[in-house]
Amino acid sequence: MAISAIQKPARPADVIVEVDTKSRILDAAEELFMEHGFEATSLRLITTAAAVNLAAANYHFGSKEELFQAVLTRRLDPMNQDRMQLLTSYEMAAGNKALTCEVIISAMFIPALKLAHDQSRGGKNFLRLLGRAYADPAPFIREFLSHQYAEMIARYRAAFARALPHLPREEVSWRLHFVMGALSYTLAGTDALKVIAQFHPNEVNNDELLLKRLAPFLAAGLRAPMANASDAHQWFQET
Amino acid sequence: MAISAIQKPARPADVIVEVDTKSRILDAAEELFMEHGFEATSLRLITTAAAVNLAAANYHFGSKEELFQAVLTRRLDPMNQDRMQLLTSYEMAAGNKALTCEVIISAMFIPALKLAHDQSRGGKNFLRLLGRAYADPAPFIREFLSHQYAEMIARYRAAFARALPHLPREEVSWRLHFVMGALSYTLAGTDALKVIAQFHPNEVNNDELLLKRLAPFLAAGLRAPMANASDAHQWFQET
DNA sequence: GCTAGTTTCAAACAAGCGTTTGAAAACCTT
DNA sequence: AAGGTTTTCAAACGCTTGTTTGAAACTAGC
Repeated sequence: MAISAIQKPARPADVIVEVDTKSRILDAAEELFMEHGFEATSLRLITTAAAVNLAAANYHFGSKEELFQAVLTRRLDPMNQDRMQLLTSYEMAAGNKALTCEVIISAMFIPALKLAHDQSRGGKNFLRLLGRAYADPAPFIREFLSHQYAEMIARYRAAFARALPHLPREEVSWRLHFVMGALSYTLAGTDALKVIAQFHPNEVNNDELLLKRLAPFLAAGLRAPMANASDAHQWFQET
Repeated sequence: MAISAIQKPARPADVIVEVDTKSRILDAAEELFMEHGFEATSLRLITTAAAVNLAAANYHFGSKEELFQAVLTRRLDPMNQDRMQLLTSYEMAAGNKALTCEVIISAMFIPALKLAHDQSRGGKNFLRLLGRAYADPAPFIREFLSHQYAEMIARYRAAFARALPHLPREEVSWRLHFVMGALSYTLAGTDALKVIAQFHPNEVNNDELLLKRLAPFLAAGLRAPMANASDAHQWFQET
């Protein structure tokens, strides 16, 4: 007990942690951007929720757009670094053999799940915000995300291409696209379509169980045989 | 020639169709909502693009929210009716046998593709708008969509449950959720993540080819075996 | 040709927006 | 304790937002 207390990083008092203004703004912005989206969330709403002065947002972050990017970077950077490290360690362990789709997918999911369960790093709220950001049409968000993800996407595309050597490179790119789509949509947790699944109350926020269902679905999709000409006819020519 | 002209609904002149104010607003709103999202699109932007007076939007539609719903309903209602009719006709043709996943998926896709190719009904623009609307956090959008989709979702869930009798009902609900996610994400065509696939120029806007790739992916995912306890261990317990 | 009803229009409304300002307060170093 | 730097604060700036208004223009029906 005493030892574990010593091991903790030094913190003056264990009663109430008075975080600094910058963090307070980031925390409030994360929650409100998640809830209402970028455009519909005003700086006044954020600074009021954070109990700081309105001008503090511009003072610490410059602009609303830069604040939004700061909110994303704070969580996204470490998570994507985790993903790359995990993928690297899997590849090292496999030697010169190709990884299976399951292992690659787990390298995408495990860091996301770690984040989801780490309340000190935003927890589930941030994953929902991220899912929303994927679909936001604002150019600065799109550019930021594509830049932030470019390196990671390339790594995963290469890994899937090795795992699925029989597929054309282009088909691999498409399937990676579908995987990211299902993932971000699921993480966003769009309550609007809650009608789809009649969730068990205890499961509705259980991301672990959710991804446990999503992973086999995606792995099977990735391994699916390619559609040939006759399949294409089957899909789209009938009325 | 003369006969087919007579068969057409009466239209005074075939030169330029001066659509009425209401349609002009709907068309402009569809395009701009698609491009910038709901919050970031002002009524002034819409009415200027439509070359109508600002007050016309409120006069004809009441409010900005009602205009947005009108934009969605105009396309969504017929498309979802098409989907239901197609599913019904498939079920009648199959008698008391369960439909395959492929056929059910085609009942979802074909009406969407028809819409995508019908420029007079908004074409691809509307599908992108719809994909965006799925991810929009605005409560009135979520409620509108879940209401608009409730009946259709129930039909599809039942069909998939018959096609996949070995799966628990809950698992079917989840997989339908994943299918809708990948579909809406794909239809939304988030250019931000264009890095994922290096598209061939001629294919980038070819929705038919796109869905031809997506359908086998989803069908395989739907048929995937369920993850068991040891799989779960494999996915998430390793570090 | 007049009247009743519908549709357009320019102008204005109050409210909210992101951002800036300059002074006061707090903090830290010497 | 003084001086310089960083942070907070209330107030205001200019601008845009969705919506309303009341008069003008138009479109039928008798």
